[in-house]
Amino acid sequence: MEPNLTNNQKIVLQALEDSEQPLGAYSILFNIEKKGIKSPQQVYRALDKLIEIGAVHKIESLNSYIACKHKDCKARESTSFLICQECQKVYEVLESDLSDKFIKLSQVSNFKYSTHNLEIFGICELCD
Amino acid sequence: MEPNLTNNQKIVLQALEDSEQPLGAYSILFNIEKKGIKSPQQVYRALDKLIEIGAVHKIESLNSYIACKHKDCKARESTSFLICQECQKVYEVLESDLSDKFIKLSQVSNFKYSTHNLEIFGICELCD
DNA sequence: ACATGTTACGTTATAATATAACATAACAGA
DNA sequence: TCTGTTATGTTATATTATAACGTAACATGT
Repeated sequence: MEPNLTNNQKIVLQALEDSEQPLGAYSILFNIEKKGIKSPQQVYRALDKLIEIGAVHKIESLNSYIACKHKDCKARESTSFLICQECQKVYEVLESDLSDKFIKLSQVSNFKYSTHNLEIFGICELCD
Repeated sequence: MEPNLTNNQKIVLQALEDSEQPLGAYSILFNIEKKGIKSPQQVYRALDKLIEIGAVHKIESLNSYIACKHKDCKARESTSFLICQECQKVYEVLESDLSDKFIKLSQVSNFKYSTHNLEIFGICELCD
């Protein structure tokens, strides 16, 4: 499925998969120190790779990272999330026509769409 | 127009208005040191207030700030931007129906929309 | 087997972004 | 004048992210 991950990459990915909420890089580091990861660099390098292959996404406004729950996620650069302000859980939105909407929205300003980052905040079903 | 701004707030706002691109807090600080602003705190405090009143918006994925060009901007928490990857200029999108779209999008997941942050990257008219 | 390129790793240091904490000043309203 | 609130100045520190260096692991072509 995934390209072969290195040991460090697996460890970082696992830490994110084990978490209900997005984690900051230093939280990840703290969680996996017992597995031999000792420096921020190791975490950030793993994150870079995981993001590149779409296994992890960054939530910009939280400076945090989540494991993507979708097989073979297409989202490399463009991402859309629902973020619960109560429980902090993040739900990725895959609406395939979102990009289309943003392309059209961009065209109004003669702007050539490339990628986007959408973060919607609110209250999720479980917390409501 | 604006509520009365303090001196520091005016200085920070002016620095942002004078810039074509979004500025980081420390860029702002560097730019206004000659005006007596000496610490990050002073900048961040002014930014907090300016953001609160809608005179400044933060571009999350750039950790940068822009002066809002609109009179009496409604955008306090929800913002939408077109960001040119070539010239770094930022165009704020005011499409009033954007929130409506996101409300509907949220409802699909039984998610109660509160605010959003949309950052669209691409190439602007001038750079194309 | 060996040279080579590429990718990952480990480590130390540092940059860049943001906030905490504390003491003081300025000012409006009772 | 007292008091509460907001803004200020300042020092220190927390948090997030990269730079820079040397080494190791590994695949590939010869």
